[in-house]
Amino acid sequence: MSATQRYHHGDLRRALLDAAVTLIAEVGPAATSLRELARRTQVSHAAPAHHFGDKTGLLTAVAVQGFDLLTAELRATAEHTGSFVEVGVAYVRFAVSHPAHFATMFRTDLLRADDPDLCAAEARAREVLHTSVARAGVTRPGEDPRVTALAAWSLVHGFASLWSSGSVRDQSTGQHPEELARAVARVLSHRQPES
Amino acid sequence: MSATQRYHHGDLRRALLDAAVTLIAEVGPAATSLRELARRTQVSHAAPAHHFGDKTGLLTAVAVQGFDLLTAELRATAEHTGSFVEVGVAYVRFAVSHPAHFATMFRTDLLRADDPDLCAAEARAREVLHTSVARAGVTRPGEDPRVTALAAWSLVHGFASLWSSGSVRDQSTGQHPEELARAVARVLSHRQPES
DNA sequence: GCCGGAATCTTGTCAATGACTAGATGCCGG
DNA sequence: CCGGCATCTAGTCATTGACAAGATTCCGGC
Repeated sequence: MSATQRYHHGDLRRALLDAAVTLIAEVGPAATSLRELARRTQVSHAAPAHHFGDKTGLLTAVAVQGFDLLTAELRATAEHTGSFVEVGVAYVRFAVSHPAHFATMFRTDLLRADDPDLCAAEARAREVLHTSVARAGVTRPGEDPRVTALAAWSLVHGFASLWSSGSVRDQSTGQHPEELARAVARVLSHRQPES
Repeated sequence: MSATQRYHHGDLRRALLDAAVTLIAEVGPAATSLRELARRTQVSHAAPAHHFGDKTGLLTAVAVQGFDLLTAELRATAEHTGSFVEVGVAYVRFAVSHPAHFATMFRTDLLRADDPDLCAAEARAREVLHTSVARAGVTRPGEDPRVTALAAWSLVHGFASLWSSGSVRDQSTGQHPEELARAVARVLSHRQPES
């Protein structure tokens, strides 16, 4: 019996998650349907519900995976470059290279916002950003470090959101998103270019 | 015959739009249903489709209204205070005080992204932001003014998005969103407090 | 080896929804 | 006053999410 036809799939949860990311990238998180997902994975229409409970559960799982991927990307960049600007660029790079995940991660109306795994994954990503800002020393005397970190997060998150929604592309300076994001991030970074 | 029972409603489009904003505020744009909307407005289940075509059309109309409201708020603040920081705060204030509109305006997967009215309304809002940044003189020598404006837009949009998604509230400094937004906006504004 | 419980997956079903069609109603200009 | 037309209703169909019940397979204990 071939692997695709046996009763027990073996790793259906992962297969569904992968197919979900593809589907979300095509039609967006809202229009993603559990039944289309099942169809593409060649399983019955109720199989996804068994693994994720409901649609909210599926998207929450995608969001958790997204936060984990983001954390890894940010952490690697922070350790490799030590640059706050580059961590910000990495945030944008993640959003551009994982559009389905990014489009899902902050849609609180489609997610189980109180899911423990989701909260933990989000906290880990936030932690990396905060330490990155703290070590960069961009906080000025008298400035609340939390406010500085929030400003940095807002800047890169806003750019990533606007880029993802297509609001930036049409009027952009013609640069690639990473280069444009770097220029934008430098505006905040004491307004001095980091070598 | 009472106004609510006559065949021709008189101003059904506006009534539907108002009800839609309320409904979106309760369940989010994705879960907003044309039929529930019709039920609340006491009309048949197909009436909304006549005015807006389909669900996408309804949400697009809400988004257009949102951009117009945003433009008015930004313009009033720009003329009244002349402060770039305050215009940014006004952006956040709009997002907080009109959560349904803000939650809809950038959901490109739920909108008619190529709708002429939508594009025009968005362009008007962007125009106000750009001129506000240009007049504030926050652009440093050698800095592309478009990049400065984009950074400012990203900052306030990111903060508004994170606040709306609840990512900021739990770890915030306990301030009201406007005050927190002002502190965040000041980080970008030459890093010097205005006034 | 095998047996029973549990996890996995399927089939069947129901209400709700979006979209479409045809038709009813009331307004407005000539 | 009448005819066209915008407005709104009623009916219908495919799709979807959610649930219930049952079939299949895996796994640990004996």
